[in-house]
Amino acid sequence: MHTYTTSRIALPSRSSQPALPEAFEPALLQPLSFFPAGAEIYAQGEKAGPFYQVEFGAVRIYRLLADGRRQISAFHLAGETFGFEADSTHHFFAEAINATGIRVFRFATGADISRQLLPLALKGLTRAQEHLLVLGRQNAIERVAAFLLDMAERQGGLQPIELPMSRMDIGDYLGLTIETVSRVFSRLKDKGVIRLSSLRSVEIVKHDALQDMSE
Amino acid sequence: MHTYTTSRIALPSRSSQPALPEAFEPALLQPLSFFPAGAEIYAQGEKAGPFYQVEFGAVRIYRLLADGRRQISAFHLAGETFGFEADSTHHFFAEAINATGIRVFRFATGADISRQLLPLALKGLTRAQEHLLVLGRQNAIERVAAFLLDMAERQGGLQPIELPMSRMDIGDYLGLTIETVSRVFSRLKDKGVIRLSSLRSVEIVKHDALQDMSE
DNA sequence: CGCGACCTTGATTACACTCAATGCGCGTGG
DNA sequence: CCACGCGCATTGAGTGTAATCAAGGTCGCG
Repeated sequence: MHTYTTSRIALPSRSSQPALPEAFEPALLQPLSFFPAGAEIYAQGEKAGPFYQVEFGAVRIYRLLADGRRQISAFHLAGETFGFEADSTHHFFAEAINATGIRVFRFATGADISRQLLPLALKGLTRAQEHLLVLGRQNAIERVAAFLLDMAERQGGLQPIELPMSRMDIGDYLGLTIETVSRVFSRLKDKGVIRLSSLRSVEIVKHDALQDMSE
Repeated sequence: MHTYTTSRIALPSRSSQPALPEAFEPALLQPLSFFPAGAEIYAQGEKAGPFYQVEFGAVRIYRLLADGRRQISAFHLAGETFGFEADSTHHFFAEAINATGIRVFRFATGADISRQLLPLALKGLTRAQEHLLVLGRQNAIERVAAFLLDMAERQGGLQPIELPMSRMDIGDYLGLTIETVSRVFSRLKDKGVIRLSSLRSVEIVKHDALQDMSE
């Protein structure tokens, strides 16, 4: 991992998320850290403390079972914030999916940042609970449809949608195998609902059809 | 729904959760509200604002798909708090499972309660993300085992465990059908892992076996 | 005591998983 | 610039777990 000490750089971000605070007060000076593909940002069991904002690239948050089964609970794209925990320990792993730039915010002991963190925590809670519905009650097509629509929305509806993650990541996020994800992509392509300009680049042709499928 | 205006009553709660604040400051006077079994506490789409603490009884938080499929994202037992939202709208339904007493906290506009709410929101976030692993990557036996261990822990390890909810509620929480839940209970009973003193009262005989199954 | 809601059990089906082989795309090195 | 190799993705065949459909059984309450 290589750490820049610049305090501000041009943002390659194409995120259209509602603007997040560019800095948190009272935050200590935040270096920009660079993580190559696959690099660990933090591990389950590690001490938590700072939190993190994606400048460019993408991050996966996940948990493992003893036998290696993996559940990705969230992806974080440019502009999004993660890493806050209920107690002082990380309950999940965080890894860079691709080359990723991350701003790390640390706080003076005693600083009260709850006012800034609460909306982010509540947003994450709502997202997680909505994802429970997908995993608990939707079939493979519905899951993939919901995922594509979510990615589209988080990229501001810009076409095509860029998927920074592999089919395996998508499977581990949706509770499906890589093969099932692939088959659903193929079916959606055959039906003319989506078009794949490349493996990681999806164009939604029939938005309404996808919406219907997602419920 | 019937509302008492007593500001303090004896608590039938048997929860051994870490003590939650008995009152939030600066909260307005909180009446105790009584909800009979099945009563709606709030609905998806309703305006949010106050939040809620279970005094006795149990609550289910859920979401519906258009065709009626239901996912329960959380149960809340005595002592637990729920109802806070990312924006001013409820994204879920909340219903009393049984006869339930709930304290409703409302706040003066402008009051900053983020310091008190943040730990609760973060706890909920961790719980939801852990449940994602169960729904995404565990089979029926593992799901039921994890559920029973969770209920046991939240009741302080007291035996037997009281299940305030129906098999259907359990199924909708675990992403299973009522039949599958029933079959798994039967299998666990036949194996001598649990004992059912009644339908809603479970004794964990082989705690270790259950723990092994839950992962 | 009888009814109705809830639960259990059985038989069959279906959807996604597993195992296996092939295909594609990209980076590297000749 | 092309060929090779490797990682990732697709496609196919067969299997298995949980869903569905259906029939009883049990519990609790009026």
